[in-house]
Amino acid sequence: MGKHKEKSHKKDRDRHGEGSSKRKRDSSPEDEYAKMEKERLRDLKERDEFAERLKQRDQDKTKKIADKTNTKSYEEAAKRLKMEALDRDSMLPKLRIESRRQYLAKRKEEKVDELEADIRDDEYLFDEGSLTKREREEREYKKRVLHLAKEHDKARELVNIQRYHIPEGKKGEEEKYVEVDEREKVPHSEQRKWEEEQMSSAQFRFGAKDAAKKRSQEDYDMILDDEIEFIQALQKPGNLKKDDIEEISETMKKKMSIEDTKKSLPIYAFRDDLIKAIKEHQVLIIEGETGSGKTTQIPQYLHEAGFTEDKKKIGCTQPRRVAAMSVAARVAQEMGVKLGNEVGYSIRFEDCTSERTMIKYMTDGTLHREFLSEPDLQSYSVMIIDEAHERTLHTDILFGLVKDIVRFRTDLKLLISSATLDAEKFSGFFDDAPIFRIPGRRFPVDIYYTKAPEADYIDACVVSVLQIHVSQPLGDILVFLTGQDEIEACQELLTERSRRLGNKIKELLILPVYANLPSEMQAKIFEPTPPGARKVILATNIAETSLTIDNIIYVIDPGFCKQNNFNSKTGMESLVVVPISKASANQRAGRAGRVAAGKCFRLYTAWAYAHELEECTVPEIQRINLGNAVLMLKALGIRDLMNFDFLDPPPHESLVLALEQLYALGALNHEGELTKLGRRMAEFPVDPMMGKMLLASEKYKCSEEILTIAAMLSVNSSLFYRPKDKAIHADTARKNFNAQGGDHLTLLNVYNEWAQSDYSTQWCFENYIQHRSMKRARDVRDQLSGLMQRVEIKMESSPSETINVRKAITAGYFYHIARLGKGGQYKTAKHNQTVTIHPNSSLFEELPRWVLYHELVVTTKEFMRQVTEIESKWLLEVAPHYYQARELEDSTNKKMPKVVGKSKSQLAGAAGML
DNA sequence: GAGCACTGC
Repeated sequence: MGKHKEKSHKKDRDRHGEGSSKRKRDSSPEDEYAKMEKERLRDLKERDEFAERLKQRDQDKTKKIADKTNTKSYEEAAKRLKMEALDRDSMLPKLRIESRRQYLAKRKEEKVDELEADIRDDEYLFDEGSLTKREREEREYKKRVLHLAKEHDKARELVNIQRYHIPEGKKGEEEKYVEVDEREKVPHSEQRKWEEEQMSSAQFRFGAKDAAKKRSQEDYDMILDDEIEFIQALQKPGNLKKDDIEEISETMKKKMSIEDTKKSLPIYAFRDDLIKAIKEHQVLIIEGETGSGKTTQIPQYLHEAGFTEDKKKIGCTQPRRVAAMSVAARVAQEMGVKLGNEVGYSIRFEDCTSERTMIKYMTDGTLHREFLSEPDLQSYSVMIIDEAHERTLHTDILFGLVKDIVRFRTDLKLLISSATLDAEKFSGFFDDAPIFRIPGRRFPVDIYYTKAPEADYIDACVVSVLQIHVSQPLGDILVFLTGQDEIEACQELLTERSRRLGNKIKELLILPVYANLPSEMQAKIFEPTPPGARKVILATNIAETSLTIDNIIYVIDPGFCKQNNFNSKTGMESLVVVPISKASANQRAGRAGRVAAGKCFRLYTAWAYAHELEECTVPEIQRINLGNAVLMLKALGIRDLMNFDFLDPPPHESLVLALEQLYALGALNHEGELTKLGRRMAEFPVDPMMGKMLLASEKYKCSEEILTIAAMLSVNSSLFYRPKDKAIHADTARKNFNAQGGDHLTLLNVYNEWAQSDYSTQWCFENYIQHRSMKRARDVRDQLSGLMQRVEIKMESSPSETINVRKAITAGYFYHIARLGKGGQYKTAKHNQTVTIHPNSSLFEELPRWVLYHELVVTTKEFMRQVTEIESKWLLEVAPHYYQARELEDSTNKKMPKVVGKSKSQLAGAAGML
């Protein structure tokens, strides 16, 4: 077998060698160059012809009929709107309870005063001796009641620390209270001093130790044993006061008309000024806090001010799909039009717009993609980039693109809407564009820090939850953790400890939520809390921006999150737990002030907040693989990427890596121009390697199979469901899908079997597969299938053929190759890095000599995920410019090359052969 | 023998 392999390698090598020597004999360097140049020009011509065909086809298709809103997507959106209305209705009772509570507290205060006065008067007026027995008893009773009431208050005072408001400074300077001398930053003694200073102004022992002990000492001993000391350091001021709660619930009771609601929004007062500012300036930064109504109102104001005349649209981008849909639905309702007609939205898999659409909401990624067919945004009169402070990859790239466009499209208005922190920065980027400030609407949140750092924050979370539960008024708790493990661990601990306390404490509902949790379990967090009980929601970052949960009064923030980082030197991704940024911490705190005044408990010290947390999270563009983004920019005709106007430029290595990879894949020619292949690849919303794989499937006549594999690889790895109690069953179910050849073919198996079951939910359930992921794979597959036709590729299938399928995969992923070395370890072909097959792979125990992997992820080790066995000779077939025969010799061969992989110069030289 | 935060096209 080994011999045979060696022989075939030799043949390959010879053939290859022969080919190149023949070329050398036949042509002089000049001829070679001329040929290359001719080839390049021919390719460019073909590319432009292809682009022209695309444009033509797009124009023919644009005729959309307004009727198409009678589709599933419209119903979906309508349903969502209805749900939103229900939410609002369900909020009413809560608001009522809150105002009732406040009313009662006030009433109690009055009654106590009354009682006190009563007794005083009574004692003053009547001497003890002159009273009857009944009168004496009554006076005693009154005194006892008063004493109890006062004791009760005293106990509460220890809990409700004296709040103080930070003096109203300039906006955006809430945090400036930290006035530590620069010189004092370093030593720990100064830190302690500072902490103490902060403490002297406001301190309390969380859990009201004394009071609680008086109430029922033995009950809480268990909890108080390890109580955490918190210090209140500041209040994140809201602009709603307590009385406003009553006001809102009153007005809401009246069932505000749409017009009234619009007028009640903070932005309403700024309407005319805003329109004026937009007319005067081409670019405007809108600094709007949450709840100002900017997202729904500004497009309507602009529409009313005539910005939709001349058949031009107003566009507004959102970072999330749900936001784009629900905001569009809301605006359609406010304007009294049918969603999809005058007001519409466009997101991946769903285009709910027509040619009548004047206000169009979309995700930032959709606009990014729209640039390919309309690079000058000709059909828009205004473009609003909302939530710009979130700094998604797409908004960051859009900044550079729109900044360029406004230079020559002087009629285009540009609005960048952002939270407070970044407004100045955006203004600076857009040539000192003016900033327009709109206040928001939110409740104050008291912020507490721990006195000392907490070593075990999971345990600290559990203790804090119990402390809040026994000592604080009702209201749900939201805990931010980093991932599924932590959530499960915390859930276990909390359940156990609250069970031990039994009925000494009120009911505590513990609910986890993270993205990979099945949707029906996620839905539980939205169910109303039973009376007298308290909900604790253990969430990942999903609750920071994506989900809003009502009735949260308390937030516990350990100060960490998981972040994906891409190392552009090694091409490896790693998911690591990192401290959050200040911006993130404040976003989390804000989650406590949505329905009433709230409290946020930070499990780190105030000093750590002030000195150890970064201001803002590193923008996505500096942390991820830019392959697809660079390809898009190239397709948009941006030649000089190194000098592209980024708000925050990505690391130089990231760009270089992306360009090199595109070049090796054949998407760019040696001049750095986009090739026809590259132009076709850019049409796919996938990583360039996957794009290349899809296009290569044409040659290997297996586009159907490759399409499925691409779709399955696109769903994140939450495909297999593995509940702890049924882990063995889940593992066997999984192994049943294993295919000869590796994980890519296993994924193909899974999809095909699911398709055969007629896309059954039951089938997924029986096989421990997440139905949601499969549905997504189907959506992706449908979309990619449409794009295959768009780039003129025939759909073909070769069901019994796995070699061709694997060759097509290799044609895209020849960058991702590893070989088994002598020591039984895999080394990557490119960087000679030691890597390991992931234990979940079907090849985990097989260890083939040559493998291709879909991705490399660092966790406890450098793991290859989604691995497929290949033959090294395929590499010469699919990427002869990238691999040389001698590199691919068997590692058992004595003539094993010392250097594996290539230097840049070799690569550039190899390009000549293209 | 590990264990995947969150979006988006």
